Formats: sequence, structure tokens, C-alpha cells
Amino acid sequence: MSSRPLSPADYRTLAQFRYALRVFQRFSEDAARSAGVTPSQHQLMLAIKGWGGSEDPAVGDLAEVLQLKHHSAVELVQRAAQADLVIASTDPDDARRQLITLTEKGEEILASLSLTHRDELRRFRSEMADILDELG
Amino acid sequence: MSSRPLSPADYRTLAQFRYALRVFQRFSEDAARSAGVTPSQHQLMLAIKGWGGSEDPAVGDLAEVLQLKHHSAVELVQRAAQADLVIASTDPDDARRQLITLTEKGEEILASLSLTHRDELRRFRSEMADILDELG
DNA sequence: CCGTTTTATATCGGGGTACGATATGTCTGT
DNA sequence: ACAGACATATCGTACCCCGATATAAAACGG
Repeated sequence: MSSRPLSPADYRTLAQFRYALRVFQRFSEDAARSAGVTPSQHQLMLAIKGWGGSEDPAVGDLAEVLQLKHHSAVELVQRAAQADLVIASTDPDDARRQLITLTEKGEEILASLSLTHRDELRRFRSEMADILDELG
Repeated sequence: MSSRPLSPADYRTLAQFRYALRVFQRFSEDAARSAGVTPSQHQLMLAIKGWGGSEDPAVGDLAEVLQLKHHSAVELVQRAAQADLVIASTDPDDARRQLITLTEKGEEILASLSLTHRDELRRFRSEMADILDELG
């Protein structure tokens, strides 16, 4: 098993992986801002649209998929609601929970962003595969 | 060519990709902080160690690989130097350039972090492959 | 059912990091 | 040797996340 010490090539591989990641994220952030939303708002909208459950996600659900603290998700949702990207409504089955939905505007912006991202991700995928092959 | 419109499954794939990414980054950030450095400092050290060139990278080189503005890289290097992780020295061939090297302390912390990251990256790699397969 | 505990959301103050605008010093070409 | 390009540095600002704390609703035990 290729385990213990790291060769210069290993460091190089790790560094190249991170570089590819940052270039992708930079692309994504620029795309979001060009579409008139912040990168965080874009991630929020995607998390809602890609939520697997049968009903809309609650704030706490979004905090988990976005890897945020609950109250950070609260702030993010509030800013997005103010920008008319999402709407919160109280869960009829549990008045503590706020269920979050995309507005029409949110849907449109996300659809446009997701199209370019799918293309970019295909490029990113093969690049990543080449780099990570080096890890053994 | 699977192109134009996005299916619900496409959104789900995009969302899962981002989720996997965030979990990895969260792991990495926690690891860095446990090692006593900030996530940014970790990335800086890796960028230096993984730098391909014949001599040490200059501040501007690091800005490029870290996808930062020049002056953001300056600040990052200064904080890292204050924490005794890196040392800057003027390029003998061009007095404008500051070449950045890891200190002994920086080397040790990076080596420890890189070991755990290599393992985690191997897990991450197969997870990513599964998710991105869905993109067609 | 009533009081206690747990869960979910919300508020406030603070900190880290990146950015825009700007300044200074160094090199390069003519 | 001087104009313009380049590399680094400084300063004030903004955004986003977090810790600590608060409020409200549900779940649970006796």
C-alpha cells in the first residue's frame, strides 16, 4: 500500500488538485455575480432545487447541505428572500420549521447558471481524473 | 449530445457534486485549524511546496495559483511569515520580486496535513467519479 | 396534562479574509 | 535617462461566517 512518506510529486499532485478546484470555483463565482446573485445565493438556490426530499427543505436542512451553522443559513435565506430569489413558509406540520422555495426569478437565474455549470463540470471532470490518477 | 434543458436529475447531480465538495473542504479546514494554522495558510504552504518552477515562487506566482489578487497574496504571506510558517527573501535577479520559502515549522505542519489529505482525497476521488458519471 | 428537555429558527456583536483604490520601488526598451 | 510596465505594499471597506444568546414550538415523562 502506497502509504507513509510523501514525495515531491505527491505535493505537486495535491497542489494541482487544489488549483483546479480554485479555478472551477472562480469560474462559478464569476458566473453567479454576472447573473446578479452572490456565489452563496447561487449555492443556496441549487441546494433547494437539488434537494431530494418529498417536501421543500427547511432552514436546518439547508444548513446541513451547505455545511453552515444554522444561524448562518438563516442569514443567507433572509438575504436571498430580500433579493426575491426564495420564499419561506411555515411548515403546516411543524410550526418551528420554515420551508424554503425558489421564486420564479430564482428558478430562472438558477436554470441559466446550471446550464453553463454543466458544461464547465464536464471539462472539470476529465481534468480532475488526470490529476488524481497520480495519487495511486 | 446531451445538451439543452436540465432535468431534475441534473440539478440533483450538480447539488450532490457541490455537497461532496463542501464536505471535503470542511474536512480540510478542520484539519488545518487542528494543526494550528488557518485554512488559507495551509493552501499557501501547499502552493509553495507544490510549485513546479526551478526557484521558489514569488508573491505574484502565489497569487495566480491561489486565484487571489496580488495584494491579497501579500497580506496572506505577511500573516504566514508572522506565524513563522514562511520566509520572504528578495530575488537576487529582480529586486522587485519576493521569493517565498517554507520554514522548518511550515514544512512539518504541511507534511502532517498532506498525509491525512492524501488519504481523504482517495476517498473523495471515487465518490466524485460516481456523482459526475451522472452528467453524461 | 403540565413542566422539562429537545429541536428549529432568529438576533447581535465580532473577526477573518478578500477586494478596490492607491502608493512606492524596480526593471526594460528606446 | 526617461516613460511605461511590472511587482509589491498600504489603507479603508465589505461580505460572510461564527459564538453566544434568545424565543418559540414540539416531544416526552411522570
